[in-house]
Amino acid sequence: MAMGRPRAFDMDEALERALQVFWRKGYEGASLTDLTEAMGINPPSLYAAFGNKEGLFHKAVERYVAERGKFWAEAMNEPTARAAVERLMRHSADFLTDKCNPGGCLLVQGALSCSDQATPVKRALANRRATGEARLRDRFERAKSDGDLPAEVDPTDLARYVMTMMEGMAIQAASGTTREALQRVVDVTLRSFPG
Amino acid sequence: MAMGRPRAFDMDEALERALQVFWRKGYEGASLTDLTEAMGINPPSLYAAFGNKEGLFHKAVERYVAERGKFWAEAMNEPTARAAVERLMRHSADFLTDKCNPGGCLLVQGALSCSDQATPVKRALANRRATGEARLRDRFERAKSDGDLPAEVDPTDLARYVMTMMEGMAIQAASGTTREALQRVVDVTLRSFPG
DNA sequence: GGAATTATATAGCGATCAATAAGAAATTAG
DNA sequence: CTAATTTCTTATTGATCGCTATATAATTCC
Repeated sequence: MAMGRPRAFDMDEALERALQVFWRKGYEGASLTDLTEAMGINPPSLYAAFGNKEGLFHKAVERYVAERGKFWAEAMNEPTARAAVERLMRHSADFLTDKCNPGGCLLVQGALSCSDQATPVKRALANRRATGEARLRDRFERAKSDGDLPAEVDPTDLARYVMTMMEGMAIQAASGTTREALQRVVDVTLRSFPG
Repeated sequence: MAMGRPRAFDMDEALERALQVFWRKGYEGASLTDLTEAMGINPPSLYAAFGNKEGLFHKAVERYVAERGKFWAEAMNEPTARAAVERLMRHSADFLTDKCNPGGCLLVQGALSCSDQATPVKRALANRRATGEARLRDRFERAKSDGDLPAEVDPTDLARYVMTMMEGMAIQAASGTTREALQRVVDVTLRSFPG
């Protein structure tokens, strides 16, 4: 069978550039013109490769979680709950303020509030955040049976507390708070963390 | 001089309704159609009364801070830093999840990420949040001279920590976290707060 | 080479965006 | 009453939104 004209752009690189636009402007704040210009392609190529704007966004989020979220797994593998939280928050403080990236977190600022038609996107991001919270809760449950968290600790509440802190750090980073200042916020948090 | 035709709508009530639309959908997510329908007026009336969409938004934010932010002053007047933070966070947890309101905080989700042309709005909200952080810092400085905070505490860092927590709570509330769950996050925070 | 297939570039679609022009309606001043 | 002033309703404006129809270019199969 005939194979047709070969694609003239690198899909991975185009997706990475779209990801950065969404990261900076959010789902609705990023226009197709913004996206196609950053990706170096024309609209028909975008639609042929990624479906539509929402499909492109979901693929960008998937890439974001897969590539930028690796440190979550590393953190959860630390031997104790405290070490896991410390590694998670230290890396987050660096990551959220990394000058190579737009400030903040795509999962937080990608579609926090939006028009009615974008509510599915908003919900998808909220689900991604909830997944992170669930991973923390699971890790804390394991820590309790390991004995490195006191028996009176509620893993659900502690996970929500840590997640709330990290989401707040994303807001701070998006507002221009520096890496050093964010690390001092982590200091304050860890000073009181059990273990 | 001639007084002209009297205005047929209540400006305060119209502004309140616009505020609620912005709160739910954000600055860019709220269309003029959304706004005029909620306010019960036609576009020319909106523009005559409030200038333009951005002017309306700023007036809505001003109203939001003045009316919904009263509890900040009450909290800062508590006798100790710890009591101030407890009152601030307890009220915030209730406020952010109040079923009479859209979930979350207008100052956080009003324009967290946006198109280039809305960046002035984004910056204005970041400045409002920074003002809250500064009030906390000032209160903690006073607490240090009052002796109800240890001398080794850095008021700037502690204020940033509390503000980060509150911003995270706004994200949680916007994602559907309940009042009770948010109060348990406050429990965890207060368990470690000095005083 | 010729047919089939796929990606490209150009141009433009209908819908919606924020904002307004035009004129009728409602008030006060004299 | 008339004149002046202001707000109202109606109907658009030009720009931009996400998206696509069309035709051309580039490749493979036969």
